[in-house]
Amino acid sequence: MTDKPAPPAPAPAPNFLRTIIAEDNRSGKYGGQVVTRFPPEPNGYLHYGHAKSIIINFGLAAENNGRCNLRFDDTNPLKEDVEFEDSICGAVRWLGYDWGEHRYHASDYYDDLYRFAEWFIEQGLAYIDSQSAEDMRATRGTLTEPGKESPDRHRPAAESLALFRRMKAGEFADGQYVLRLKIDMASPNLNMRDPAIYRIRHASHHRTGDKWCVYPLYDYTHCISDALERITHSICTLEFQDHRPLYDWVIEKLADGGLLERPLPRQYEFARLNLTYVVLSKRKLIELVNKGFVDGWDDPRMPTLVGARRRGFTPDGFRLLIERTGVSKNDTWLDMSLLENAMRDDLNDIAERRIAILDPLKLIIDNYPENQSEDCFAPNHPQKPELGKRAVPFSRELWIERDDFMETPPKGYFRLSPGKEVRLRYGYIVQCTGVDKDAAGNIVAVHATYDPDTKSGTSGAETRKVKGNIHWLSAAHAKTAEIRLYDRLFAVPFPGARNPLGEAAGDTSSTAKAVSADADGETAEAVSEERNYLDDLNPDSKKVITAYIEPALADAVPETRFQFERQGYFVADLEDHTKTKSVFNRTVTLKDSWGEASGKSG
RNA sequence: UGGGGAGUCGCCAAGCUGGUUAAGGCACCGGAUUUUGAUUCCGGCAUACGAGGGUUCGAGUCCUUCCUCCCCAGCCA
Repeated sequence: MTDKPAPPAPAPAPNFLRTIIAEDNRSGKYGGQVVTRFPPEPNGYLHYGHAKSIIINFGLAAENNGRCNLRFDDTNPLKEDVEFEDSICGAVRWLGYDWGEHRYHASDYYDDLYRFAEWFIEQGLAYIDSQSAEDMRATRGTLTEPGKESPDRHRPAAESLALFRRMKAGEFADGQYVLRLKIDMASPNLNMRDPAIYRIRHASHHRTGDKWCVYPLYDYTHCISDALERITHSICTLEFQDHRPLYDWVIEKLADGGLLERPLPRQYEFARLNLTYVVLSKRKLIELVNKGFVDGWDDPRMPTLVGARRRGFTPDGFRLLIERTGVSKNDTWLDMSLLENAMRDDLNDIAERRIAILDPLKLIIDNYPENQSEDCFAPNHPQKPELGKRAVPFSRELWIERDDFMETPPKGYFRLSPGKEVRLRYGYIVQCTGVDKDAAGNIVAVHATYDPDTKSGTSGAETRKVKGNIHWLSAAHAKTAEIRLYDRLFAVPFPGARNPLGEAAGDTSSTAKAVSADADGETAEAVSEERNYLDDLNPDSKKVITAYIEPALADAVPETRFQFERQGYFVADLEDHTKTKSVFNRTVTLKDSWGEASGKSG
């Protein structure tokens, strides 16, 4: 059974991106090359949603023997900083990906970008506009009405060129002029109504310093950066679908002009990750941190990658989640349980088992000699005997889990109760003989007798079967640890939504999805939430307790993950777990069909 | 009321150019194993593909009308 053949790696599930790439490989469109890129703006911490993008981009490259570039989209000096670059690199590496030499910045291309901009002007395809931002907004038209041409639209190329050079030279103030592409003010696609591609910003950039005071905008920069890096498949999220015509317009013109090489990159869009019970918008995450609702960006409850790491989530768990849920253009919400299950499945495989008593109750083995102890041997992983066993000391006074004893058990309860037998895992079968109570009637200790012939690993162990199996720790040997029990950050699936529970609202059509809110944080005022998402915070998302742990656990290296038997998966805290103080974070509980059936929760 | 996308089981999601019984995962329900009420293993789980018309011997796949949801009016990305 341990030598069962490794199952053949399942063929990756098809999705539209894999289909496109397979087709391009077949046709030889890119000479069999697959080059993708992950292009974050270095202006914040990466979150679960970015993990999806990273996994898709690096994953697609890897499975096609291609490469994935890491490119920082740093075209807005007002918002970006190096500290975020370090954090982003760390997160990508944590997920297990390596960009090799291919770490780039949009700012690497500022010279090319500028040169190309002059070319556009010379071709009569771009002009310097003196309209104010307000004027531009007013003349852009609306969703249903075409825009009006700027009075500067027909400014002679030579004049625009001179102005552009003076802009670059720093002769004008912010906002005084802007460089616009000359496309079509009547286009039904707003992005094509003479988009601005360069603005004046007298600000120093975290990489180029004060070399520039004109900075290119996203739509102009991104496609050219992709083309310069010879990206083949430029994968982004759905909201950029409307930008694709502009993306193509810019690089097609440049390629026609001989400034860019074909084949050109193509942009494809997939649905971003939406998860229930969390929020992923930058604005909200910032608010959670700044107002102290969480303990920082790496709080294990935060849906950031640094938070996930501290929580004990695994890179393979994220990959499993993405592989299971697929990549499509459907704008959907994944239930948080899918993430939790993916993590459980990975953790079940990799985490060694240990014992901890989270809510202790004294169990006294009256017929076991005082001052005596012996070792019991517990396997480190039930499905992996090769991982060996470890010794767990047994003695007269033990800690057991409070909910493993009930004085008057409900039907179906097969743990300890008066008169009943139970196996102390890896130790003896014991029979409960009574309880001690304090003046208020609270149970303070349970008494039992053990059957010396039933020790695990001896010939007597199998003489009789008991249904109940509980874990325990020798009170004299156990160590203490701070354990942080984390749960979902929000109490409802759709925080802040008019119907946060997401239930159909009675009458026919209302599927009552959440207000999907601002994807990237800056458009808060456009979204009218009918409730404040903060009102949906889960008050029990973090509980700190002191618990007993088996001696071996005190030596755990920070960030080592364990399954605490019958409890869940825990990780030695990256920051606070030290040689002198044990701190564990609960990553996720085990599935608990009894707890569910008995209406309790863990 | 413009443009761009999307609607297949509770949650995801395959389904290419139309062809017998609509993949798979998660969840759920049975049952078996089990010193974790965990894991694992077996079995069950859409006469149905947003709705209505139509084409066809045959449609989730084609045509058509309609409905619903998402995105777009930054000198953000």
